[in-house]
Amino acid sequence: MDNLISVATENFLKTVYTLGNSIGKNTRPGTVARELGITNAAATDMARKLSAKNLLDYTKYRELKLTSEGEKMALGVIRKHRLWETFLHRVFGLSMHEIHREAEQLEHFTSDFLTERLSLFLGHPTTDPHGDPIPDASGVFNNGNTEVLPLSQATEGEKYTVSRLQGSDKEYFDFCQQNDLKVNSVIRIINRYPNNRMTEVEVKKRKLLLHEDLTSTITVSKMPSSLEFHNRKRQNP
Amino acid sequence: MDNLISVATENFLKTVYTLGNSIGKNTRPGTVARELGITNAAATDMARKLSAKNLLDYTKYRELKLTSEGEKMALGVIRKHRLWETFLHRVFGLSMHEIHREAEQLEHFTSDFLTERLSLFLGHPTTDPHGDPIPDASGVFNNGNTEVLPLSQATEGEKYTVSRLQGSDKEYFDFCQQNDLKVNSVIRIINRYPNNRMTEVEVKKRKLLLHEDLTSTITVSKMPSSLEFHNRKRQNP
DNA sequence: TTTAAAATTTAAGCTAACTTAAATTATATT
DNA sequence: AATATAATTTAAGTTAGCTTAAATTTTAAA
Ligand SMILES: [Mn+2]
Ligand SMILES: [Mn+2]
Ligand SMILES: [Mn+2]
Ligand SMILES: [Mn+2]
Repeated sequence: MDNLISVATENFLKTVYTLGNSIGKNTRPGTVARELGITNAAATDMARKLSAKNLLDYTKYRELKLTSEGEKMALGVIRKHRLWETFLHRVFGLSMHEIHREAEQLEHFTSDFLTERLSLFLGHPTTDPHGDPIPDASGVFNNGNTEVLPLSQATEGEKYTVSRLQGSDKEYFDFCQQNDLKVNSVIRIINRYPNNRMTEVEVKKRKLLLHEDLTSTITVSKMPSSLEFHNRKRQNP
Repeated sequence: MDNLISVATENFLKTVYTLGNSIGKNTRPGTVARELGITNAAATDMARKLSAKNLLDYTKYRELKLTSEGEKMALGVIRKHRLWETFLHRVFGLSMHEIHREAEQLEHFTSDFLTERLSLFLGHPTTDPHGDPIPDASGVFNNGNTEVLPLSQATEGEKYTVSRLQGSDKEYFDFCQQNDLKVNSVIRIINRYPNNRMTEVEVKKRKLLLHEDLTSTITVSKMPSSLEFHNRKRQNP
């Protein structure tokens, strides 16, 4: 009865968690397999094994569902991943596209002890450089629960702040950087062209015409920073 | 033809390197096995495999000898290990006995890219907190070549500085800390009692009577810090 | 409702990294 | 030099985590 958890298992659980919490995606073995770069057969096999370990529920041909134990593990890995990303960006100055690659490895070899030192050192951050929320040590997200939505669904005329950038490659982050599309940037929706799946926005006095391929990767919230500012003023008159 | 290097391989090569550079130790499979906590059979098996990959030379019943490629790999792992130890101690404040455990894992999952960022951040240190030398990116040690020797072989009456503490557990480092036996501490040999394997030393005005079990783990050099100071003064008049 | 396409599962097999047990070789002692 | 002891190697077997290929089931289309 080997109770040690492997890299393959951690990545599998993490992927099931992430797919399960993404809109328009499913957690069937094939989807997990594609995500991890393994075959469907391997994913099915792993699903049976993890089911036997009570880390997920598996019924043939159905979607995979994490047990609470499995979810706790997934959140543990995600916590380590995002803390490392935050660290690598803030302390070593790695760029947005570099941090993921390194964190993808480090997340599996960081003890809980070290993880808490890391979190402490960083001042217990609640989001990573991509704007992804960081669960606390017990797996709870403590992010102000402002409503978020993809920029592709934002309303014409409204103002938002960028809360997450969900792309992954260098080109994506270079483009965002170049055009001031950063976490916490303020963005105003000028025009929407639903038929052409385009959105015209204003960022730092500049107008951009963005395709849904991009706007669907950018999460925004309805001016949470101004709300925050408002709250602070009230508490601290 | 899988050219990727595994954790097992890295640990094996590192162990062969370390044993080969320790006095009174050998690099036969059994010794490596004991060090790694695996069976002799597993070590022999690994020796054959690594020999096939040209990472070491293996002749039945003889000691293992790293090839230059194998040694380069071992030094790469050692570099990562010691840089992480330095980092964990200096930046996260982990104690002497905690850093090794964490570094033992991290050393295998740190890209060369990240390693150089780590080294840069630390100011390219040449020794870790235990006083162990850190090879540079091409596997070369750049430590002033002052002669070192175990405290157990130091000369009565002479003064030395501590250059390495080679123990590993909490008790060991707690004892050293408590008695000012730290890297760079100045130490004077008052008396040697070879028959009883004891050495009486003076550290910070305090006298200590130490058994060879301890003195053989402490490496000293003949006042390298004063020599260094001397050299600096000459160069910078 | 039947059928074709797509996805999933099962079956069989591989490799790395171990294990235990038996056989072999080296080494140390008389 | 013979022999007992210790170390090493070989042999056989296990497990995790994959693979490819075949069989099965689901789903979508006709
Ligand atoms: Mn990973
Ligand atoms: Mn992230
Ligand atoms: Mn290691
Ligand atoms: Mn060290």
